[in-house]
Amino acid sequence: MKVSELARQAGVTAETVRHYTREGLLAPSRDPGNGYHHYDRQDLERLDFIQRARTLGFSLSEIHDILDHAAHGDSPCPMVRDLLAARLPQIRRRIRELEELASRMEQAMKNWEKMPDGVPDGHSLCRLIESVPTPSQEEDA
Amino acid sequence: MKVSELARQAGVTAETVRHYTREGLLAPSRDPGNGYHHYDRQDLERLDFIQRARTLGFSLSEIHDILDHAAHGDSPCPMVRDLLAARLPQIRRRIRELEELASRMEQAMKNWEKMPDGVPDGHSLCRLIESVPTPSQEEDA
DNA sequence: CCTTGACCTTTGTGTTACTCAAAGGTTTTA
DNA sequence: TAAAACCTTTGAGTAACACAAAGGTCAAGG
Repeated sequence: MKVSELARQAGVTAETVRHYTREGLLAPSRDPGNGYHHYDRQDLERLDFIQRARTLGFSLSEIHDILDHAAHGDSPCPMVRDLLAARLPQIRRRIRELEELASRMEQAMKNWEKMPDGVPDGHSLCRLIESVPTPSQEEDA
Repeated sequence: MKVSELARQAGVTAETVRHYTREGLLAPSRDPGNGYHHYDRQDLERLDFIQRARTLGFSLSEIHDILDHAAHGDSPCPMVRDLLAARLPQIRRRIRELEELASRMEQAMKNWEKMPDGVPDGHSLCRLIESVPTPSQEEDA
């Protein structure tokens, strides 16, 4: 099948398929006549695999490594497990950061209500923002 | 003061100060003799403001708009409030996505334990990943 | 006075995973 | 047979810096 057909079957855009192909994650054969890429069922499986790995938070370069590893006949599973174990705490931290961000935003919105509705007074750009602590002010929080 | 001094006082890197200056968020004067940037206390306040706005999730280009708005004598607060109100649900959604990601990862790690420790069999790249649903398979989940 | 180290400048590159546009060849279909 | 639909490669754009290079400047010590 050609790019668009593979893309359709995998539920991605044709551009994404081309991107993965450029990056060497997919290695389709070529039609000698016109240079078109030809993908087979293995490529579809591979693309599905990539999609799954992406939903687990793997980067394309990590997926590349995993795929290479498997191509050498080695089980990539230990590598995958280590990568997951390393990434998980990062995700958790990111979640906490975003939760703090959300609550800062909500706090700022709440403060807004009881503010003198800032016509700028030459000192204050926007009290809504100025009422938020600076990152360096938060170090001890 | 010069770049590094401003950076130190604001708790950012000199590169960040240079970046903001290039982007027009800071407009220091120049030493006519050597072309060095000269920042004053207003620039420090401005930089603090930028930092605060960043912790609220504003992009540099949004901050640019806010600053321009204030420079024209208009209160940027209504704009800020609207931007916050628009961004908050996005943050919330992102948090949910990351939580789902984390739980997919944990599920995958848990599955790992009871798996035949995948030496690849020609069909399976890594059961750890293949046991995860494809995004298109999740649409109805 | 001069050297050395610390700073400054600009410019260009790399990061991530695509997306979009352009220019041009091919295939399908009406 | 001509238009519509696809295909190709190349190059630029995205966000917010980090980093390196090449070269000018400044402060302090010998």
